[in-house]
Amino acid sequence: MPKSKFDKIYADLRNRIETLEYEFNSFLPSENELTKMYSSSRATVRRALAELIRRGYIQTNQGSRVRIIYEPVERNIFKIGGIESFKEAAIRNGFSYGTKVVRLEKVVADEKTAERTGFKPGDELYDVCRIRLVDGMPLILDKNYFLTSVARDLTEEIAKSSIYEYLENELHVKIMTSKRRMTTELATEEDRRHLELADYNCLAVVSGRVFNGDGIQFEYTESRHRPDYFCFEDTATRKKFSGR
Amino acid sequence: MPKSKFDKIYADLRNRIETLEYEFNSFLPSENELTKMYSSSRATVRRALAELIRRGYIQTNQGSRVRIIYEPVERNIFKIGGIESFKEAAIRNGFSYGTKVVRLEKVVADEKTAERTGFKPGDELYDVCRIRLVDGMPLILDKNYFLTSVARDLTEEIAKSSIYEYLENELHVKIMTSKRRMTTELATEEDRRHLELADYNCLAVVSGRVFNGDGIQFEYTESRHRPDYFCFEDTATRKKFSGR
DNA sequence: GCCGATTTGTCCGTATGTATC
DNA sequence: CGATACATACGGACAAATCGG
Repeated sequence: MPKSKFDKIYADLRNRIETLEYEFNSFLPSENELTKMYSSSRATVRRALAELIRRGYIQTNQGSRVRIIYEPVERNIFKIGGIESFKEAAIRNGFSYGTKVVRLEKVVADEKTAERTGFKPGDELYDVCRIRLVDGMPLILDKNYFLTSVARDLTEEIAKSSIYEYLENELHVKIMTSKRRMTTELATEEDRRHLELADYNCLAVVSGRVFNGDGIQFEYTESRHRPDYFCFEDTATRKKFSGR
Repeated sequence: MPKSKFDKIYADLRNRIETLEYEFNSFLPSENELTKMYSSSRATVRRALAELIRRGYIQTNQGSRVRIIYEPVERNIFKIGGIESFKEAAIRNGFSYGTKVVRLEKVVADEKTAERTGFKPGDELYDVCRIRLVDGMPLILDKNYFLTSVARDLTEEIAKSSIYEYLENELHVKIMTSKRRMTTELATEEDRRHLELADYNCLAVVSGRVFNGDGIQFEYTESRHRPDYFCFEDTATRKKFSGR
């Protein structure tokens, strides 16, 4: 539920847009009208608008009014969003889900895995490999490495439900930032063994390095998706400032 | 070049971080110190910081200081960022580039292409198909549709250099928002004919719908990438407000 | 474990610039 | 040209989390 004021405004506007109360290609009330409607300052309204822009609901243009560019689409794909666990994503997309733990063991990072994962050689890690079932179908092969010093005492039981819930609620780890990278890679023997790839000889791979509040990378994650059930969405706006 | 004040602060801080003056896992000066350093208000500093967060340079945590989480990486991959043309992206990544125009013709959208592209049946479109060469290698098959009413008088000459430059500088089209979607798809006969796919039977596909300042979608674009040269990067932060 | 100082998060009101209509 | 609307910027206030003594 929305906590802060800007979040209430954001959630309310988003809701009105999604229910088509404000329809595609029409205009939102002006910022001044919105400040009155929500009895807030213009800065707060603008913050909510900024979030709607980032999510592709509206677009703004100095001098003209705020235009709605949201159109409803079917939600029949397993889209991925911010940092969230598989369980959270499955619930958000309205699917039944399950997890099969293939492997859970302690390893020490060698030179090669360190290079690939962002850890240092010698770091002690949990090596977790799981299969994600959506509506009974094995769609994702999840390979994770966690620093044992942060993700203490991982068990199969935890890996089967939700490691993130355990980290946040039990160990009080602050999960902050995730740098992700999406690629298309050739399927390995392991992929083929666990997923039903049909004609595809490739997978959609999302790999990421996750940082906690202390700025240490405590996880490397690699989600290997069956291509026909994978989709990543994004909204880009013409940059208003110096490029990256 | 930076125009606004917040942009100057953003560009300066980003530069200091990239040159490792502020190094990985150390802290930025506090917001109060930064307001003094840049003789600005806290709001302006915070806006610059927000952008640095979004780009994965720093992470913040209420109560503790702003931590740098940027680590330099090799730029040997053709990464894609915001809305930018192929030409802009190639220059940013420091590659030589070329374009071969395979097809440029007027078509009228039928039911099926309308469904796929987001246009309406009956819309008159330019159907453009180009091959993108990076360092001489054909890496991307670019298929674009433009509303002829917006992208008037397209020529092969323009398609060969930069359609975006033409739209912005000649036709003064405001390119605003792009809703993109990344998938992995089976290669078609056309893909195989134009790209050197080797073992891969799939491609990384980025498709997008692009809107101008008037809120009309004037372009549908589909970039079909050779998997071994494709990579999309992204930074996610734990959401502080209602999910999407 | 408590307390106070520091730091970031949220919010408000106002003023000025600039593009659009 | 004037009115409207969004963009940028400033300064102040209080809340909430963190950290060190």
